[in-house]
Amino acid sequence: MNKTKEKILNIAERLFGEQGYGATSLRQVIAEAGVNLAAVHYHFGSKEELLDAVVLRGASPLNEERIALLEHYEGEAAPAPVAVEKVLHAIVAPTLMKLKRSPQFAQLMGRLLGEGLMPGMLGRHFKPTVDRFIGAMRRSLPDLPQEELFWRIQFMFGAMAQTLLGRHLFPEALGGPADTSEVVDRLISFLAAGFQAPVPQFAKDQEK
Amino acid sequence: MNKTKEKILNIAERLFGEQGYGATSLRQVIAEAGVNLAAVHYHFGSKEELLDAVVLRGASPLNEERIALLEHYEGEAAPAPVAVEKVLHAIVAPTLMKLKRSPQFAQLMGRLLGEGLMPGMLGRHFKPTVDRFIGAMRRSLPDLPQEELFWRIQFMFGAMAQTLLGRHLFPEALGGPADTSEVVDRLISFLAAGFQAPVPQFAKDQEK
DNA sequence: GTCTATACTGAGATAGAC
DNA sequence: GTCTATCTCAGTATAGAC
Repeated sequence: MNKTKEKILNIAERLFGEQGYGATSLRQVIAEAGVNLAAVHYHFGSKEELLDAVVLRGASPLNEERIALLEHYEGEAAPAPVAVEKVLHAIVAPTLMKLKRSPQFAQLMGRLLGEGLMPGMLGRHFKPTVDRFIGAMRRSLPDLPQEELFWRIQFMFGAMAQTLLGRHLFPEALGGPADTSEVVDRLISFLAAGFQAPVPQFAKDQEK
Repeated sequence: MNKTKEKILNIAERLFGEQGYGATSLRQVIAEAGVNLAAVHYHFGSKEELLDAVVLRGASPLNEERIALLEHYEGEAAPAPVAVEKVLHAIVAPTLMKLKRSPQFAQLMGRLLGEGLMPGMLGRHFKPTVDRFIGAMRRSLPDLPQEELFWRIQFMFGAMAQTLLGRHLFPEALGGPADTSEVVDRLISFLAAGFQAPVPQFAKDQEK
């Protein structure tokens, strides 16, 4: 790939993740990358499309990993459905492991959910994977009403996003540099119970 | 209160919530409010301090409501600890009810939480309430290790933030204009199970 | 004490020379 | 492909009118 383009992508990924998309200026990016401002617009078109390129580059391997893991679990369990915990592991573990290998990108993903930029991003880069995951979850929890399942998945994304952002809410209480695999276990335990929680009565009624 | 100041606060609350803080310009605010640009800086000092004022105005009654509800449940249960579901209700219900009365402010809070809470916002406007809530939760779940409790609270804030942002992730699947009290029930059922989930083995070991 | 007018710096974007 | 110059609009600061 083009050298200039790649340098821009690398610096942008880091700065967007560290400071947030809105708080990072293109001029900051080009200064650190040592390229010209117009080069950004030549290669990417706009600041938002640059973000899109950053997300695409990071999301592709992540999504492949998630699908591969899910298929592994499906093969293991077939013809029975995969256990809820394993479905959760297939989506949560690769995501949080990114925190280790590329903390900037992981943080960026956490931020995007909050900055309201995710809806479009989700559609462009994560939809097929998310749909695949929803299907697996539906087979694992056949009695859970459709709508309730979607709500719970939204709750899950929220919890994941918050986790990707780090220990920012309670920096003192969650002191140690928490081993990632431990956080994965904590999150999965929490989510698995949530997904298997009793369905509120009205939600059962709504189901036909 | 001053008429100009109030108009700025109202418009800013709406625009920050609808478009996000970063995507909203002060010039847009003053245009809709029909005031001069410098009036913003006279009354608030800066764009960030304006946001702070907006959050303060909305957070105060919200926090009072949460504390009152929690104390009501505590009085009801005393001397026993409050049930987990009720503690959750005391913090979740007033927050989501804001979606009805002031959707813009609720959306704004969702964004801020997801974004990392604009460093300091949590400390300045929500810390006493959150501490109060953590104490109640600790009494309700005396066997849950400290660190695990904090992680779960962080997961909870993530799920809440995502809920405050609305149905943006699955606009088609979560179609209907969902009655707020129903969403509260869904969220509490999910969270209550999560808080009472088994603690991962290593986390038990860490506890002395 | 309140507000208006205006100027300053830095942002993202674009056209056109090389 | 790359860079200079320039445009518009952002947040901010201040002087001075009421």
